[in-house]
Amino acid sequence: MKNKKDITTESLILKSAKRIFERKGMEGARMQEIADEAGINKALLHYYFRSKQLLFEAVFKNAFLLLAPSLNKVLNNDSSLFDKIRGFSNNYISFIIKHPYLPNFIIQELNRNPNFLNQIIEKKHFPSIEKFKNQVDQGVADGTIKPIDPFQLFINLVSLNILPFLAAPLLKSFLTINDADYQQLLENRKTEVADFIINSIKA
Amino acid sequence: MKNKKDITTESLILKSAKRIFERKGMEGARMQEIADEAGINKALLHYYFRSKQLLFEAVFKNAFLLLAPSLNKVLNNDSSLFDKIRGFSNNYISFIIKHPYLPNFIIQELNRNPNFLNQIIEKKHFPSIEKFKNQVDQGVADGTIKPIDPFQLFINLVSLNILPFLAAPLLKSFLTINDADYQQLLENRKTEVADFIINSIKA
DNA sequence: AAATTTACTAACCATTTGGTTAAACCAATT
DNA sequence: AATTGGTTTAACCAAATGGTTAGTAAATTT
Repeated sequence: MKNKKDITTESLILKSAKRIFERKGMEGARMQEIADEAGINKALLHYYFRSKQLLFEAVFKNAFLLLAPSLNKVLNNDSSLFDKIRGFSNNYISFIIKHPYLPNFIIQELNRNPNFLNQIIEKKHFPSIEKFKNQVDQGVADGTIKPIDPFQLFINLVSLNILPFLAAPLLKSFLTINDADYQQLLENRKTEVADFIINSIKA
Repeated sequence: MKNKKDITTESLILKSAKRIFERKGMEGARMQEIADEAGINKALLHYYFRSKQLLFEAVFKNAFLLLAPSLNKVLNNDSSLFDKIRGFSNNYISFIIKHPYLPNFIIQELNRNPNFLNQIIEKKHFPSIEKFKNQVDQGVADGTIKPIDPFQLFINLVSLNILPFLAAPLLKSFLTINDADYQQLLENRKTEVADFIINSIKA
Protein backbone atom coordinates (compact mmCIF):
# COMPACT_ATOMS: atom_id res chain seq x y z
CA MET A 1 0.00 0.00 0.00
CA LYS A 2 1.24 3.48 -0.83
CA ASN A 3 -0.94 5.21 1.72
CA LYS A 4 0.57 6.32 4.99
CA LYS A 5 -1.37 7.15 8.11
CA ASP A 6 -4.45 5.15 7.15
CA ILE A 7 -5.52 7.67 4.52
CA THR A 8 -7.20 5.37 2.06
CA THR A 9 -7.41 6.27 -1.60
CA GLU A 10 -11.16 6.15 -1.32
CA SER A 11 -11.28 8.75 1.44
CA LEU A 12 -8.76 10.87 -0.43
CA ILE A 13 -11.03 10.83 -3.44
CA LEU A 14 -14.07 11.70 -1.35
CA LYS A 15 -12.24 14.59 0.24
CA SER A 16 -11.06 15.97 -3.08
CA ALA A 17 -14.43 15.45 -4.71
CA LYS A 18 -16.11 17.27 -1.83
CA ARG A 19 -13.84 20.26 -2.33
CA ILE A 20 -14.54 20.47 -6.03
CA PHE A 21 -18.26 19.63 -5.96
CA GLU A 22 -18.87 22.14 -3.18
CA ARG A 23 -17.35 24.94 -5.20
CA LYS A 24 -18.50 24.01 -8.70
CA GLY A 25 -21.62 21.92 -8.22
CA MET A 26 -22.38 18.66 -9.97
CA GLU A 27 -22.45 20.13 -13.47
CA GLY A 28 -19.53 22.49 -13.03
CA ALA A 29 -17.16 19.95 -11.55
CA ARG A 30 -14.80 18.01 -13.82
CA MET A 31 -13.65 14.48 -13.12
CA GLN A 32 -10.16 15.46 -14.25
CA GLU A 33 -10.14 18.33 -11.79
CA ILE A 34 -11.08 16.02 -8.93
CA ALA A 35 -8.36 13.58 -9.98
CA ASP A 36 -5.81 16.39 -10.07
CA GLU A 37 -6.91 17.60 -6.67
CA ALA A 38 -6.36 14.10 -5.32
CA GLY A 39 -3.13 13.68 -7.27
CA ILE A 40 -4.30 10.51 -8.95
CA ASN A 41 -5.33 9.21 -12.33
CA LYS A 42 -8.82 9.94 -13.54
CA ALA A 43 -9.54 6.27 -14.19
CA LEU A 44 -9.10 5.63 -10.51
CA LEU A 45 -12.16 7.71 -9.74
CA HIS A 46 -14.19 5.36 -11.88
CA TYR A 47 -12.47 2.37 -10.35
CA TYR A 48 -13.73 3.41 -6.92
CA PHE A 49 -17.04 5.08 -7.72
CA ARG A 50 -18.04 3.88 -11.21
CA SER A 51 -19.47 7.17 -12.43
CA LYS A 52 -19.56 10.89 -11.75
CA GLN A 53 -23.15 10.56 -10.59
CA LEU A 54 -22.31 7.91 -8.00
CA LEU A 55 -19.29 9.84 -6.77
CA PHE A 56 -21.46 12.90 -6.43
CA GLU A 57 -24.10 11.00 -4.51
CA ALA A 58 -21.48 9.66 -2.12
CA VAL A 59 -20.21 13.18 -1.48
CA PHE A 60 -23.69 14.58 -1.05
CA LYS A 61 -24.69 11.86 1.34
CA ASN A 62 -21.59 12.46 3.44
CA ALA A 63 -22.25 16.19 3.51
CA PHE A 64 -25.85 15.75 4.53
CA LEU A 65 -25.08 13.20 7.20
CA LEU A 66 -22.47 15.56 8.59
CA LEU A 67 -25.13 18.18 9.08
CA ALA A 68 -28.25 16.31 10.05
CA PRO A 69 -27.18 14.62 13.31
CA SER A 70 -25.93 17.84 14.88
CA LEU A 71 -29.26 19.35 14.00
CA ASN A 72 -31.10 16.39 15.37
CA LYS A 73 -29.12 16.35 18.58
CA VAL A 74 -30.02 19.90 19.47
CA LEU A 75 -33.66 19.57 18.52
CA ASN A 76 -34.27 16.33 20.34
CA ASN A 77 -32.44 16.60 23.61
CA ASP A 78 -34.22 17.35 26.88
CA SER A 79 -33.35 21.00 27.34
CA SER A 80 -35.93 23.77 27.50
CA LEU A 81 -37.22 25.45 24.36
CA PHE A 82 -35.19 28.60 24.91
CA ASP A 83 -32.03 26.58 25.54
CA LYS A 84 -32.73 24.66 22.37
CA ILE A 85 -32.93 27.85 20.38
CA ARG A 86 -29.72 29.10 21.95
CA GLY A 87 -27.96 25.78 21.52
CA PHE A 88 -29.03 25.38 17.93
CA SER A 89 -27.97 28.87 16.91
CA ASN A 90 -24.64 28.70 18.65
CA ASN A 91 -23.70 25.19 17.59
CA TYR A 92 -24.97 25.50 14.09
CA ILE A 93 -23.20 28.74 13.30
CA SER A 94 -19.97 27.44 14.83
CA PHE A 95 -20.26 24.34 12.72
CA ILE A 96 -20.93 26.14 9.46
CA ILE A 97 -18.13 28.63 9.99
CA LYS A 98 -15.89 25.58 9.75
CA HIS A 99 -17.72 24.24 6.67
CA PRO A 100 -18.81 27.37 4.85
CA TYR A 101 -19.51 25.69 1.50
CA LEU A 102 -21.79 23.07 2.93
CA PRO A 103 -25.15 24.86 3.07
CA ASN A 104 -24.88 26.21 -0.43
CA PHE A 105 -23.84 22.84 -1.77
CA ILE A 106 -26.83 21.12 -0.27
CA ILE A 107 -29.35 23.82 -1.14
CA GLN A 108 -28.08 24.15 -4.67
CA GLU A 109 -28.26 20.48 -5.49
CA LEU A 110 -31.63 20.06 -3.84
CA ASN A 111 -33.02 22.78 -6.05
CA ARG A 112 -31.57 21.11 -9.10
CA ASN A 113 -33.18 17.84 -8.07
CA PRO A 114 -35.78 18.31 -5.32
CA ASN A 115 -36.31 14.58 -5.04
CA PHE A 116 -32.68 13.85 -4.29
CA LEU A 117 -33.19 13.72 -0.55
CA ASN A 118 -35.90 11.10 -0.64
CA GLN A 119 -33.93 9.00 -3.08
CA ILE A 120 -30.65 9.06 -1.19
CA ILE A 121 -31.15 9.59 2.48
CA GLU A 122 -33.05 7.12 4.60
CA LYS A 123 -35.78 8.71 6.64
CA LYS A 124 -34.24 7.63 9.93
CA HIS A 125 -31.35 10.03 9.33
CA PHE A 126 -33.70 12.93 8.96
CA PRO A 127 -33.80 15.46 11.75
CA SER A 128 -37.13 15.18 13.48
CA ILE A 129 -38.84 18.29 14.76
CA GLU A 130 -41.40 16.31 16.71
CA LYS A 131 -40.07 17.20 20.14
CA PHE A 132 -39.51 20.81 19.17
CA LYS A 133 -43.08 21.04 17.91
CA ASN A 134 -44.47 19.65 21.16
CA GLN A 135 -42.43 22.05 23.25
CA VAL A 136 -43.70 25.02 21.27
CA ASP A 137 -47.30 23.91 21.49
CA GLN A 138 -46.83 23.32 25.19
CA GLY A 139 -45.25 26.75 25.68
CA VAL A 140 -48.13 28.41 23.87
CA ALA A 141 -50.67 26.45 25.89
CA ASP A 142 -49.22 27.33 29.27
CA GLY A 143 -48.61 30.94 28.26
CA THR A 144 -44.80 31.03 28.51
CA ILE A 145 -44.53 32.05 24.86
CA LYS A 146 -46.78 34.00 22.54
CA PRO A 147 -48.95 32.03 20.12
CA ILE A 148 -46.96 30.88 17.12
CA ASP A 149 -47.09 28.06 14.59
CA PRO A 150 -44.22 25.68 15.48
CA PHE A 151 -43.45 25.23 11.80
CA GLN A 152 -43.10 28.96 11.29
CA LEU A 153 -40.85 29.22 14.32
CA PHE A 154 -38.73 26.38 13.00
CA ILE A 155 -38.46 28.03 9.59
CA ASN A 156 -37.47 31.27 11.30
CA LEU A 157 -34.79 29.50 13.31
CA VAL A 158 -33.34 27.83 10.25
CA SER A 159 -33.61 30.96 8.10
CA LEU A 160 -31.81 33.23 10.53
CA ASN A 161 -28.99 30.72 10.93
CA ILE A 162 -28.45 29.50 7.39
CA LEU A 163 -29.12 32.39 5.06
CA PRO A 164 -26.23 34.61 6.14
CA PHE A 165 -23.94 31.89 4.80
CA LEU A 166 -25.87 31.24 1.62
CA ALA A 167 -26.19 34.87 0.70
CA ALA A 168 -22.80 36.03 1.95
CA PRO A 169 -21.66 37.56 -1.36
CA LEU A 170 -24.98 39.35 -1.80
CA LEU A 171 -25.11 40.68 1.75
CA LYS A 172 -21.52 41.83 1.66
CA SER A 173 -22.37 43.89 -1.39
CA PHE A 174 -25.55 45.32 0.09
CA LEU A 175 -23.89 46.22 3.36
CA THR A 176 -20.66 47.25 1.60
CA ILE A 177 -18.46 45.63 4.21
CA ASN A 178 -15.32 43.54 3.81
CA ASP A 179 -14.78 39.87 4.57
CA ALA A 180 -13.35 40.40 8.03
CA ASP A 181 -16.24 42.58 9.14
CA TYR A 182 -18.73 40.12 7.73
CA GLN A 183 -16.98 37.32 9.57
CA GLN A 184 -17.38 39.35 12.76
CA LEU A 185 -21.09 39.83 12.07
CA LEU A 186 -21.49 36.07 11.75
CA GLU A 187 -19.57 35.53 14.95
CA ASN A 188 -21.91 37.93 16.75
CA ARG A 189 -24.90 36.07 15.41
CA LYS A 190 -24.06 33.04 17.53
CA THR A 191 -25.89 34.81 20.35
CA GLU A 192 -27.75 37.58 18.47
CA VAL A 193 -29.97 35.17 16.61
CA ALA A 194 -31.14 33.34 19.71
CA ASP A 195 -31.77 36.61 21.54
CA PHE A 196 -33.70 37.93 18.58
CA ILE A 197 -35.95 34.90 18.47
CA ILE A 198 -36.49 34.64 22.19
CA ASN A 199 -37.28 38.34 22.42
CA SER A 200 -39.94 37.82 19.80
CA ILE A 201 -41.72 34.84 21.30
CA LYS A 202 -41.42 35.19 25.06
CA ALA A 203 -44.68 36.19 26.65
CA MET B 1 -40.10 40.23 -39.55
CA LYS B 2 -41.65 36.96 -38.51
CA ASN B 3 -42.58 38.11 -35.04
CA LYS B 4 -46.15 38.94 -34.24
CA LYS B 5 -47.31 41.11 -31.34
CA ASP B 6 -44.00 42.94 -30.84
CA ILE B 7 -42.33 39.89 -29.30
CA THR B 8 -38.85 40.37 -30.61
CA THR B 9 -36.58 37.40 -31.16
CA GLU B 10 -34.16 38.87 -28.68
CA SER B 11 -36.71 39.03 -25.89
CA LEU B 12 -37.90 35.55 -26.79
CA ILE B 13 -34.35 34.27 -26.38
CA LEU B 14 -33.94 36.08 -23.07
CA LYS B 15 -37.16 34.62 -21.78
CA SER B 16 -36.24 31.09 -22.80
CA ALA B 17 -32.70 31.45 -21.49
CA LYS B 18 -34.04 32.71 -18.18
CA ARG B 19 -36.22 29.65 -17.85
CA ILE B 20 -33.38 27.26 -18.54
CA PHE B 21 -30.64 29.07 -16.64
CA GLU B 22 -32.84 29.46 -13.59
CA ARG B 23 -33.47 25.75 -13.43
CA LYS B 24 -30.10 24.39 -14.52
CA GLY B 25 -27.60 27.13 -13.71
CA MET B 26 -24.87 28.40 -16.02
CA GLU B 27 -23.01 25.09 -16.20
CA GLY B 28 -26.05 22.86 -16.36
CA ALA B 29 -27.84 24.77 -19.10
CA ARG B 30 -27.32 23.77 -22.72
CA MET B 31 -27.43 26.21 -25.60
CA GLN B 32 -29.38 23.67 -27.63
CA GLU B 33 -31.93 23.40 -24.86
CA ILE B 34 -32.39 27.15 -24.80
CA ALA B 35 -32.76 27.21 -28.57
CA ASP B 36 -35.36 24.45 -28.43
CA GLU B 37 -37.23 26.27 -25.68
CA ALA B 38 -37.35 29.34 -27.91
CA GLY B 39 -38.15 27.29 -31.01
CA ILE B 40 -35.21 28.66 -32.96
CA ASN B 41 -31.86 27.58 -34.30
CA LYS B 42 -28.92 27.38 -31.95
CA ALA B 43 -26.82 29.63 -34.16
CA LEU B 44 -29.32 32.39 -33.61
CA LEU B 45 -28.43 32.51 -29.93
CA HIS B 46 -24.87 33.31 -30.91
CA TYR B 47 -26.05 35.77 -33.51
CA TYR B 48 -27.80 37.79 -30.79
CA PHE B 49 -25.56 37.21 -27.77
CA ARG B 50 -22.21 36.02 -29.16
CA SER B 51 -21.53 33.45 -26.43
CA LYS B 52 -23.12 31.45 -23.67
CA GLN B 53 -21.33 33.62 -21.11
CA LEU B 54 -22.75 36.85 -22.54
CA LEU B 55 -26.23 35.40 -22.80
CA PHE B 56 -25.98 34.29 -19.22
CA GLU B 57 -24.82 37.71 -18.08
CA ALA B 58 -27.73 39.35 -19.85
CA VAL B 59 -30.16 37.01 -18.12
CA PHE B 60 -28.53 37.51 -14.75
CA LYS B 61 -28.55 41.26 -15.07
CA ASN B 62 -32.23 41.23 -15.98
CA ALA B 63 -33.02 39.03 -13.02
CA PHE B 64 -31.11 41.15 -10.60
CA LEU B 65 -32.57 44.40 -11.86
CA LEU B 66 -36.01 42.88 -11.51
CA LEU B 67 -35.38 42.31 -7.85
CA ALA B 68 -33.31 45.24 -6.68
CA PRO B 69 -35.62 48.18 -7.37
CA SER B 70 -38.53 46.67 -5.49
CA LEU B 71 -36.19 46.15 -2.59
CA ASN B 72 -34.88 49.65 -2.86
CA LYS B 73 -38.32 51.15 -3.07
CA VAL B 74 -39.44 49.67 0.19
CA LEU B 75 -36.23 50.46 2.05
CA ASN B 76 -35.97 54.07 0.93
CA ASN B 77 -39.44 55.46 1.08
CA ASP B 78 -40.61 57.72 3.89
CA SER B 79 -42.69 55.29 5.91
CA SER B 80 -41.92 54.37 9.50
CA LEU B 81 -39.52 51.56 10.37
CA PHE B 82 -42.29 49.15 11.32
CA ASP B 83 -44.20 49.93 8.14
CA LYS B 84 -41.02 49.32 6.19
CA ILE B 85 -40.60 45.91 7.74
CA ARG B 86 -44.25 45.10 7.03
CA GLY B 87 -44.05 46.46 3.50
CA PHE B 88 -40.86 44.66 2.67
CA SER B 89 -42.05 41.29 3.93
CA ASN B 90 -45.40 41.51 2.29
CA ASN B 91 -44.20 42.85 -1.07
CA TYR B 92 -41.15 40.71 -1.25
CA ILE B 93 -42.89 37.44 -0.54
CA SER B 94 -45.65 38.30 -2.98
CA PHE B 95 -43.07 39.06 -5.62
CA ILE B 96 -41.08 35.89 -5.12
CA ILE B 97 -44.13 33.68 -5.11
CA LYS B 98 -44.51 34.86 -8.70
CA HIS B 99 -40.81 34.28 -9.49
CA PRO B 100 -39.88 31.32 -7.32
CA TYR B 101 -36.67 30.43 -9.15
CA LEU B 102 -35.19 33.90 -8.90
CA PRO B 103 -33.58 33.88 -5.45
CA ASN B 104 -31.90 30.55 -5.95
CA PHE B 105 -30.65 31.56 -9.36
CA ILE B 106 -29.02 34.69 -8.02
CA ILE B 107 -27.61 33.14 -4.87
CA GLN B 108 -26.28 30.13 -6.73
CA GLU B 109 -24.42 32.09 -9.34
CA LEU B 110 -23.06 34.59 -6.84
CA ASN B 111 -21.53 31.75 -4.90
CA ARG B 112 -19.99 30.38 -8.05
CA ASN B 113 -18.51 33.77 -8.80
CA PRO B 114 -18.73 36.15 -5.83
CA ASN B 115 -17.33 39.01 -7.88
CA PHE B 116 -20.04 38.79 -10.47
CA LEU B 117 -22.12 41.53 -8.91
CA ASN B 118 -19.37 44.11 -8.94
CA GLN B 119 -18.46 43.24 -12.49
CA ILE B 120 -21.93 43.39 -13.91
CA ILE B 121 -24.17 45.68 -11.96
CA GLU B 122 -23.48 49.36 -11.61
CA LYS B 123 -23.47 50.54 -8.04
CA LYS B 124 -26.33 52.94 -8.63
CA HIS B 125 -28.68 50.00 -9.13
CA PHE B 126 -27.77 48.61 -5.74
CA PRO B 127 -30.35 48.82 -3.02
CA SER B 128 -29.13 51.21 -0.37
CA ILE B 129 -29.82 50.52 3.28
CA GLU B 130 -28.71 53.99 4.35
CA LYS B 131 -32.14 55.23 5.27
CA PHE B 132 -33.05 51.97 6.96
CA LYS B 133 -29.88 52.12 9.03
CA ASN B 134 -30.63 55.68 10.14
CA GLN B 135 -34.15 54.80 11.14
CA VAL B 136 -32.96 51.89 13.26
CA ASP B 137 -30.28 53.95 14.97
CA GLN B 138 -32.87 56.67 15.57
CA GLY B 139 -35.35 54.20 17.00
CA VAL B 140 -32.75 52.77 19.34
CA ALA B 141 -31.69 56.25 20.43
CA ASP B 142 -35.18 57.45 21.25
CA GLY B 143 -36.13 54.15 22.89
CA THR B 144 -38.91 53.05 20.55
CA ILE B 145 -37.03 49.83 19.76
CA LYS B 146 -34.59 47.71 21.71
CA PRO B 147 -30.88 48.10 20.97
CA ILE B 148 -29.91 46.22 17.81
CA ASP B 149 -27.25 46.49 15.15
CA PRO B 150 -29.01 47.75 11.98
CA PHE B 151 -26.97 45.36 9.88
CA GLN B 152 -28.08 42.41 11.98
CA LEU B 153 -31.68 43.51 11.70
CA PHE B 154 -31.34 43.85 7.96
CA ILE B 155 -29.82 40.39 7.69
CA ASN B 156 -32.68 39.03 9.80
CA LEU B 157 -35.23 40.70 7.57
CA VAL B 158 -33.68 39.30 4.44
CA SER B 159 -33.10 35.86 5.94
CA LEU B 160 -36.65 35.38 7.11
CA ASN B 161 -38.02 36.42 3.74
CA ILE B 162 -35.68 34.70 1.32
CA LEU B 163 -34.62 31.41 2.86
CA PRO B 164 -38.01 29.72 2.83
CA PHE B 165 -37.81 29.91 -0.96
CA LEU B 166 -34.20 28.84 -1.25
CA ALA B 167 -34.57 25.89 1.06
CA ALA B 168 -38.04 24.86 0.04
CA PRO B 169 -37.14 21.26 -0.86
CA LEU B 170 -35.18 20.84 2.36
CA LEU B 171 -37.85 22.35 4.57
CA LYS B 172 -40.63 20.37 2.96
CA SER B 173 -38.70 17.22 3.80
CA PHE B 174 -37.98 18.27 7.37
CA LEU B 175 -41.55 19.32 8.02
CA THR B 176 -42.91 16.41 5.97
CA ILE B 177 -45.61 18.53 4.39
CA ASN B 178 -46.80 18.66 0.78
CA ASP B 179 -46.48 21.46 -1.74
CA ALA B 180 -49.89 22.93 -1.13
CA ASP B 181 -49.37 23.15 2.62
CA TYR B 182 -45.95 24.66 2.14
CA GLN B 183 -47.45 27.20 -0.23
CA GLN B 184 -49.92 28.09 2.49
CA LEU B 185 -47.10 28.52 5.01
CA LEU B 186 -45.41 30.95 2.67
CA GLU B 187 -48.64 32.82 2.16
CA ASN B 188 -49.01 33.17 5.94
CA ARG B 189 -45.47 34.49 6.20
CA LYS B 190 -46.45 37.66 4.37
CA THR B 191 -47.65 38.95 7.75
CA GLU B 192 -46.07 36.45 10.16
CA VAL B 193 -42.52 37.53 9.35
CA ALA B 194 -43.16 41.20 10.00
CA ASP B 195 -45.01 40.44 13.23
CA PHE B 196 -42.18 38.20 14.34
CA ILE B 197 -39.58 40.89 13.76
CA ILE B 198 -41.58 43.72 15.25
CA ASN B 199 -42.38 41.64 18.32
CA SER B 200 -38.69 41.09 18.80
CA ILE B 201 -37.49 44.68 18.53
CA LYS B 202 -40.29 46.85 19.87
CA ALA B 203 -39.42 48.31 23.26
C1' DA C 1 -37.11 46.19 -58.95
C1' DA C 2 -32.34 45.90 -58.03
C1' DA C 3 -29.18 46.17 -54.35
C1' DT C 4 -28.12 45.86 -49.74
C1' DT C 5 -28.65 44.88 -45.14
C1' DT C 6 -30.71 42.08 -41.50
C1' DA C 7 -32.55 37.74 -39.67
C1' DC C 8 -32.22 33.04 -39.70
C1' DT C 9 -30.77 28.03 -40.64
C1' DA C 10 -28.41 23.46 -41.71
C1' DA C 11 -24.30 21.48 -41.58
C1' DC C 12 -20.03 21.36 -39.76
C1' DC C 13 -15.86 21.73 -36.52
C1' DA C 14 -12.69 21.56 -32.56
C1' DT C 15 -12.56 20.67 -27.99
C1' DT C 16 -13.99 18.93 -23.87
C1' DT C 17 -15.61 15.36 -21.11
C1' DG C 18 -17.19 11.12 -18.87
C1' DG C 19 -15.99 6.74 -19.33
C1' DT C 20 -13.25 2.32 -20.90
C1' DT C 21 -9.42 -0.80 -21.72
C1' DA C 22 -5.35 -3.16 -21.52
C1' DA C 23 -1.33 -3.24 -19.48
C1' DA C 24 1.82 -2.26 -15.52
C1' DC C 25 2.72 -2.17 -10.66
C1' DC C 26 2.94 -3.88 -6.10
C1' DA C 27 2.29 -6.40 -1.92
C1' DA C 28 1.17 -10.75 0.07
C1' DT C 29 1.15 -15.84 -0.44
C1' DT C 30 2.81 -20.18 -2.03
C1' DA D 1 10.95 -16.86 -7.55
C1' DA D 2 6.61 -17.53 -9.34
C1' DT D 3 1.63 -16.71 -8.76
C1' DT D 4 -2.14 -14.09 -7.56
C1' DG D 5 -5.28 -10.34 -6.75
C1' DG D 6 -6.05 -5.85 -5.82
C1' DT D 7 -4.52 -1.07 -7.27
C1' DT D 8 -3.01 2.43 -10.54
C1' DT D 9 -1.92 4.39 -14.97
C1' DA D 10 -1.44 5.85 -20.02
C1' DA D 11 -3.81 5.83 -23.94
C1' DC D 12 -7.90 5.77 -26.10
C1' DC D 13 -13.02 6.44 -27.48
C1' DA D 14 -17.66 8.08 -28.40
C1' DA D 15 -20.78 11.49 -27.34
C1' DA D 16 -21.84 16.01 -26.20
C1' DT D 17 -21.22 20.80 -26.58
C1' DG D 18 -20.11 25.68 -27.62
C1' DG D 19 -19.18 27.90 -31.45
C1' DT D 20 -18.51 28.88 -36.68
C1' DT D 21 -19.49 29.09 -41.54
C1' DA D 22 -21.56 29.59 -45.67
C1' DG D 23 -25.58 30.14 -47.52
C1' DT D 24 -30.85 31.27 -47.72
C1' DA D 25 -34.91 34.10 -46.81
C1' DA D 26 -36.98 38.25 -45.64
C1' DA D 27 -37.02 43.12 -45.05
C1' DT D 28 -35.27 47.74 -46.15
C1' DT D 29 -33.10 51.05 -48.96
C1' DT D 30 -31.94 53.05 -53.23
